[in-house]
Amino acid sequence: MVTWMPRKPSYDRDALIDRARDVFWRQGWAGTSLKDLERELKLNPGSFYAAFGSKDALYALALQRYAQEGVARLTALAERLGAKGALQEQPRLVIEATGAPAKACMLAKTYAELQAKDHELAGQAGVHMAEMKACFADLFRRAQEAGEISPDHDPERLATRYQSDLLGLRLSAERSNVDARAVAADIAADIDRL
Amino acid sequence: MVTWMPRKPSYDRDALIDRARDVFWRQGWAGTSLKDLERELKLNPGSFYAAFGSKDALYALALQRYAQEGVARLTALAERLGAKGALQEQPRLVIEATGAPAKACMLAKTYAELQAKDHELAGQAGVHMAEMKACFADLFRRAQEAGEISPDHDPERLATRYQSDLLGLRLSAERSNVDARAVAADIAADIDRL
DNA sequence: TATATACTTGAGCGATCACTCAAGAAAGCA
DNA sequence: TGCTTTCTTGAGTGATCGCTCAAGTATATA
Repeated sequence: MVTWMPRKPSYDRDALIDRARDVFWRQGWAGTSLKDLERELKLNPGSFYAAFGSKDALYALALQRYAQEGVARLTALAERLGAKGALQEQPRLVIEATGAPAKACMLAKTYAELQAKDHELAGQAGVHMAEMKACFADLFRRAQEAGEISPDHDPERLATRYQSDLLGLRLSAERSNVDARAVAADIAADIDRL
Repeated sequence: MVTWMPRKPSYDRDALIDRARDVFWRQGWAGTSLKDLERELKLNPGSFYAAFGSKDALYALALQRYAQEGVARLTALAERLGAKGALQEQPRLVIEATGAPAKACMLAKTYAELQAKDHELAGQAGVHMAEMKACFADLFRRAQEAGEISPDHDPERLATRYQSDLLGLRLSAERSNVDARAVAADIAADIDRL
């Protein structure tokens, strides 16, 4: 048996997923056409479908990438600042990430856009959001164990409210004429009162 | 001069705008096709364009209707419960409105979907959101004047945070597996601490 | 009843949608 | 160098998009 390796793709599949995530994040699912992706990824239709199979398949990869990096960033933040510090810093970080294609959460945007259609991608976005919420709950739990916040509150409920606040903050941050930094500061201050 | 009035439309234009608002609210702008509207409004293409001019024009009317009714409901609530009572009841109301086509705010969904395209409808949604924020600020101001909450906080800042919280709440309420009523209760409880 | 006017109908417009596939180009192994 | 395999190219698929318009129908006035 002979193993042929006659040609490698000229593109970096991983980098393409990153770029696709940015386009989808900014423009949404219906708002992003194959033409947009071909232009942004510099891929002809044939190569695109050879690499990813379909627009939805690539969107799923982009969602997964987005969620993975979100968890990783939060975890790294907690290692640097501790559980409470991370929870307080996160609001500031998400609205000031200058390189990001949008302020609003891609998972939330996906869910809001596609849930009414019962689209599979909405379900996947929901799963990723639940993962994020579990991260938040874990941080609240660790902050309690570290004595940084009172043990009187249910970490799950704190996480639910915190995630809701972040979603609102990030949506608000999309608008001009809204002082998102004030909102972020207020959310962080709320944690001091726990 | 003779005035002819040979025939009236067979439809109730006002009711059609309501129905269109519900479809757009649920499915979004790109997610709603002319076919959807024709089926839902029972209008053939010709009648549709004679009545509304374009999909975007009808969407603008639907947005306007949505915002008007939102302000009216909040105003009525304040007359019944007072300023502070209205602010505390509103979170509960918006997530438990059983007849509504969606929990999330139509203005926010519109803004999130269309802002990246610099679509005019996103601008209009932003204007309506600013109007809503002004309502909130007014209620906070009146609650302060009535001695229901402390005068120490800036009503504008309170309104900004409150609107952000409501956006997050209503987005969260779209998801199953999220206890939106707990979040609504927490938001209402926050107002008691002012 | 005859007429003028507006509303209703639905086939069909060009553009764009996600996607396919046959042909040509490129690269590793003999 | 020649062969095999994969990648790249881009014209083209049927379906659907928002929208138009000519023809037909209904109705209030004269």
